[in-house]
Amino acid sequence: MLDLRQIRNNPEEVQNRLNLRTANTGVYDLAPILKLDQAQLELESTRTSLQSRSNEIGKLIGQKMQQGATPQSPEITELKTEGNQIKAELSELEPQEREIKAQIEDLLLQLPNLPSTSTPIGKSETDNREIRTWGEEYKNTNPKILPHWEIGEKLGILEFAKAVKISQSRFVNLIGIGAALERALINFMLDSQIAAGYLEVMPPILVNSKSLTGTGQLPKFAEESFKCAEDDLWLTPTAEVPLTNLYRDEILSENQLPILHCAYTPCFRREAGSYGKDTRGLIRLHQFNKVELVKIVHPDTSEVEHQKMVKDASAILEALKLPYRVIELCTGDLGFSAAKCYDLEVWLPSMGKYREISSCSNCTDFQARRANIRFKQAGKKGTQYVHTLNGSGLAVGRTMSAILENYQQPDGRIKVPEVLQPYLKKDEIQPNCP
RNA sequence: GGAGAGAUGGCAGAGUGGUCGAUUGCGUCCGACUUGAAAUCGGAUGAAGUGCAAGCUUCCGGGAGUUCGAAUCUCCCUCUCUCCGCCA
Repeated sequence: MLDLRQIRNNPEEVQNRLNLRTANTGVYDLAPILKLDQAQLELESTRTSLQSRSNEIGKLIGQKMQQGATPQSPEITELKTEGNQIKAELSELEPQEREIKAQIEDLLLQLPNLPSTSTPIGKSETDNREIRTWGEEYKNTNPKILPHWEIGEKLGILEFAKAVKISQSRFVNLIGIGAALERALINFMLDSQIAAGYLEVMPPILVNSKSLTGTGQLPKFAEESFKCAEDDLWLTPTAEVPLTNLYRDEILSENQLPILHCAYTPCFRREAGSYGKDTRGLIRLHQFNKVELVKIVHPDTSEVEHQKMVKDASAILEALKLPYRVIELCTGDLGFSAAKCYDLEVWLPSMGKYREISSCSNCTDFQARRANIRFKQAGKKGTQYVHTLNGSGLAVGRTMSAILENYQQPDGRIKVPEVLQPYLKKDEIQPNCP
C-alpha cells in the first residue's frame, strides 16, 4: 500500500512514478483518491469538534452529579439535551466518514508499489536489463538434446498423463529417482540457505485472506490463487505469503532486524490466462515446489540486503553449475508489490533460451504498510515501517528441468550434479534405474 | 460436532458505568552509584489520525445497541484455549 500522505503531498510525483509501470497512462488514477481524501479530512474535522464537545458534556455532568446535582435538575437536563443533539449529528457523520475511509482503503489496495528510482524505465520485458551472465561453459551443446519432459518420461521419472487423471492438466507425478531428485534439491537448497544465515520455517500452506492482502496477492489477483470454498483459506501461491505474514501487525525492536527466513513449500497457482503458454513440462504447473527466501529489514539496509539475496539465490545455480543470467526488471515488467526486482534465468537448452528460475524483489515499505509490520528504534519516539524482500532460492521444478537438459548425455543418461550426489547417493540417472 | 472459559499497551496481567489510554510487574531508554559491568536506586516509556504547533480525536478482538457518558452493561460475529466426541 502506498502512503496516503505521500499521495496527498506529492500527487504529481506519485502519479508519474505509477505511470512508469504501464505503456498507456490512465491505468492508475490518483484523482478519485485525492478527492475522497479531502472529503474525509473535512468530515473528520467536523466530527472531531463535535466529539470534543460531547466529551466535555459527559465530564461536566459527571462533575455536577458528584457535587450533588440531581438528574432532574435543569442544568443537567439542558446538558443532556445538547448531548443528544450532538449524538444525532454524529450518527449521520460517522457512517459517512467510515464509508469514505473504506473507499479510500479499497482504492489504495489496488495500487501497486512505486518503482524505485534506480529501476530502469521501460514498457515490457523487452526493456529489461541484463546485468550479467554466468556459466557459458556449462551450456549443453548437444544438438539432439531432448526437452526435459521427454527425457523425463523416457527415464520413467516424470509422468504427466496420470497426473491429469488424478487431478488436471498442469500437474505432474514424480516417480522413483525423480521424486528423490526433487527431495535432494529441496534439501540442498535449504541447507545452503541455512548456512547463509536464513532461519528455516515450515509454515502453514493454507493461508487466510488477511495474509494474502498483506503481501499484495489480494484483492487484485484473487483469480490467481486457489480458494477453499468453505473457509477463509487459500492455497499459498508462494511461501513469501506465510513468511512475511509471520510478522503482520507486529512492532519489532530494531535489534531484531534483519530477520532472514527460508522455507520449502509447495506453491499453488491457477495460472488463469496462461492457457497457451508452457503447456508441456515442469515450467508452468498448478502445483510446484519452491524454496523461498524472505527478509524483514531496516529501511536503510534493504538495498544491500537485496543484492545479498540475489547472491544467495544465484549461489545455488553456481553450485549446481547451471548457466544463468541476472536481469533487472524494468518499470513496466515489475511485479505488483516490488519497487525493484532482479530475475535469475536459467539456461534451458531445449528452448534455446533463459527461463526465469528466481525472482528477487525489494518491496520496500509496500507490504509492511499493508501487513502493518513496524519497528521501534530504541530511544526514538514512534514507529517506522520495515522493508520486506523476497526471492526464490530456487523454484525446484524448474531447477529439475534445467538439470535434465543441461546434464543430459548423448546416450540419454543424466549426470547428477556433484553437489547433489551426497543427497541422492547416485552419480547418474539412467532408464529404469532404481 | 457438544460443553465451558477467554480476547486489555512490546510481553505478562489488574481493572464491572464517570476525570481510564487504563494499576502493577517485566522489558526498553535516560540518569545515579561503580575503574567497568552486574545488582541496587531515581526518572521516562502504547499506537493511530489531524495540525506549523499547542492541542483535539480515535483505539481495551470485530460489529451493533443502551446511556449525557462504556474497557466495564446487552446482542451478534470472529478467533484462541480447556474438556468430551471423532479422526490422523
